[in-house]
Amino acid sequence: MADDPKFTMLDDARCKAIGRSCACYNLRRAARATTRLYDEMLKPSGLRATQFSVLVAAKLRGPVTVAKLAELTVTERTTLTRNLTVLKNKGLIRIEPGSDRREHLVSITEAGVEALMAAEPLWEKAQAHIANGLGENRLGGVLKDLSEIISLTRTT
Amino acid sequence: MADDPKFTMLDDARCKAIGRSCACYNLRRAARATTRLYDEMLKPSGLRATQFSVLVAAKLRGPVTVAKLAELTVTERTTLTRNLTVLKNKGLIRIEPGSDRREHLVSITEAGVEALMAAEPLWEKAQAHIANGLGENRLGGVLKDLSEIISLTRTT
DNA sequence: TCTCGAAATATGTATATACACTTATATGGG
DNA sequence: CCCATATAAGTGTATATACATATTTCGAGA
Repeated sequence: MADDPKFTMLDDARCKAIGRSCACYNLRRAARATTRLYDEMLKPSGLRATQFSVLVAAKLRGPVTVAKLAELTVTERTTLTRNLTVLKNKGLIRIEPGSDRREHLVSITEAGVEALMAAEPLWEKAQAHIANGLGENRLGGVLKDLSEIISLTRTT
Repeated sequence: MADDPKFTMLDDARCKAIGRSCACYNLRRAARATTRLYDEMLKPSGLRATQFSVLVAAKLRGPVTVAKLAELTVTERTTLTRNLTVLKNKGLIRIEPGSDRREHLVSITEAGVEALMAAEPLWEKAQAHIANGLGENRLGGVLKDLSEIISLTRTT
């Protein structure tokens, strides 16, 4: 019975292995650190990283229904609704009823395009930091773990 | 002037390139999808994915100060405070004053260990789904983009 | 001893996320 | 035409995240 795996299931070595290998934890950790970097660098534009992404999608696909935009960005529809409310209050997107009046069509406004143009060079800088590993200190050394994540999350 | 990159900065091709390559967007998207999968599979244990991760860290490192635990998990200290409040209200962790009474020491409770033991096989299943690509449908096809993420976020 | 600055943590506010449920609208069958 | 059902979106509630600020406690001089 001393060798029954149940008795070692949660010893320190097992907990360490879980912490190191968990795809969800590693992804969330990397996303937190990366978002902090992008948010800080995007600050002069007044946009958060998430808002920048939604605006890009809205510019590309709009006018588009909320459900379609949620599907395209792999976001819960109700989450996108809240995110869109923030952007609408900032005047960066417009939400209008469609010909089917159940549908609400999302499109970017002129102010939204201007915000994107202001943010684009800042985004370039943040992206370059990541690509060049310059953000490593700020990212708390999480980047080196990403190769492990990818090995766990690869489909092929 | 027609060739000035400023005039093509935000055309559709540029927006598409931004959306495809943005490390922050791709990481957040993958984290959202992965978290939904883990949360659903962990549901019988009563733990969310984030709570599971914090509990594992608390079991490994506790008793530990809030600041130290935040550093270990690359979480904002104030974020961890809120997350710990939830776990404390569930009775899964204990928070006690240290000898330096500014410090609050976090440790896992007996109930916390039991929750972890209940969650562990469920976590195994979620992890296996990711590792085997079985979660691909649920993940909305985001996994195939992770190799691009890793190429952007690799430090070496 | 008495401050004053530093350190550890919590709180105020805002955004992001998602499940369960509700509301509004369209549509097909009677 | 009316209703049952399906579809699109919003709302209630809870957790997760983080910046700015406040609170509590410690410790090092004057």
